[in-house]
Amino acid sequence: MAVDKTRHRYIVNHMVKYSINSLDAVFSALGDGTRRAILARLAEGETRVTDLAAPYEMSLPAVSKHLRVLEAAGLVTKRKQGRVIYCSLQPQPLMGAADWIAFYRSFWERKFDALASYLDKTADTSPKPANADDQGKEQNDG
Amino acid sequence: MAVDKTRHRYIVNHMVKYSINSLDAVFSALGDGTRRAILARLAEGETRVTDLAAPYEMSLPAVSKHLRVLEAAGLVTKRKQGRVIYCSLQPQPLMGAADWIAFYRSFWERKFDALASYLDKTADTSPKPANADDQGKEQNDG
DNA sequence: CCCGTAATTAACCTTTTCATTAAATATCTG
DNA sequence: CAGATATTTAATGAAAAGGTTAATTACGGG
Repeated sequence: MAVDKTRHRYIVNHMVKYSINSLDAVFSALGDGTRRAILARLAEGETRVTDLAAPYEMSLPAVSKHLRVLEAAGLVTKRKQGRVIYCSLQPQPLMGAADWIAFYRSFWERKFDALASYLDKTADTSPKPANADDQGKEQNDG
Repeated sequence: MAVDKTRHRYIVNHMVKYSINSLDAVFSALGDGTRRAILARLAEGETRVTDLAAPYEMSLPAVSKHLRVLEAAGLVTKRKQGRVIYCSLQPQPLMGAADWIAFYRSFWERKFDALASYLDKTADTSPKPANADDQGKEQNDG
């Protein structure tokens, strides 16, 4: 049942094709720490607006506006149940953004390979990285 | 140490550690189509400011400002040779952005798996997949 | 029905962004 | 040096972003 990489690629292309979200909106939406934190929270699951707003010192309307931005970028959808509105992460546009970045992957890898040999050659004198392991996973930026 | 993953991972962490760029600046910089186009051009290689500006209708100072934004985000560096300034793509911050997005990968893959089964069931006949993965009451265990 | 809660909208303010044109700086060249 | 070229800085302005408080809409429950 696992979906292979090709399958994913297909799906991504499919979605990009049908996506109404512009990269402008998606990247701009990601350009605010509060909004990234909201997405991080939503990655844990559907959350109500009030709960989403609780951790912040800013007012509820401010959070509401951030949610509108995220919604406009297609990153968040809302579901109303009674007077409560539940927000969910909608990851497809993130995938579009990731795709854009991935387009340059071969370029950077060339760069990184070059840097790698540089580091190999200068191993004696180059500064050592203190904690090289889990950084990528701790990106949970608030 | 734990450089066990890949050489690249090591390098990326190294760079992240020494990077002065915030995700805010990087994602915001990417939130403008002109700037993304500039980066795309720079991915082909070092380019002078004037050449970079040529394809656009906007004035040279406008492009210059975009370059300043990209430079502030750490995405572009400049090299002066005589009166000409050559710009280069600096991909490390893009990597940081990609890492941020990748943090949610497991979440989306669950989504995409759901969509994949949808697509399997509906073949190619349906040209409107947009909300096929309506996540209303989806579980979260991540 | 009234009241409290959930959330948005309205009105407003300040700061930032994105663009412009004109002037300045720096450099190459005849 | 004079003049052309490459690029930035300055001054300016409109629009968007991000925040506030107050008012409003919409429900739910005694």
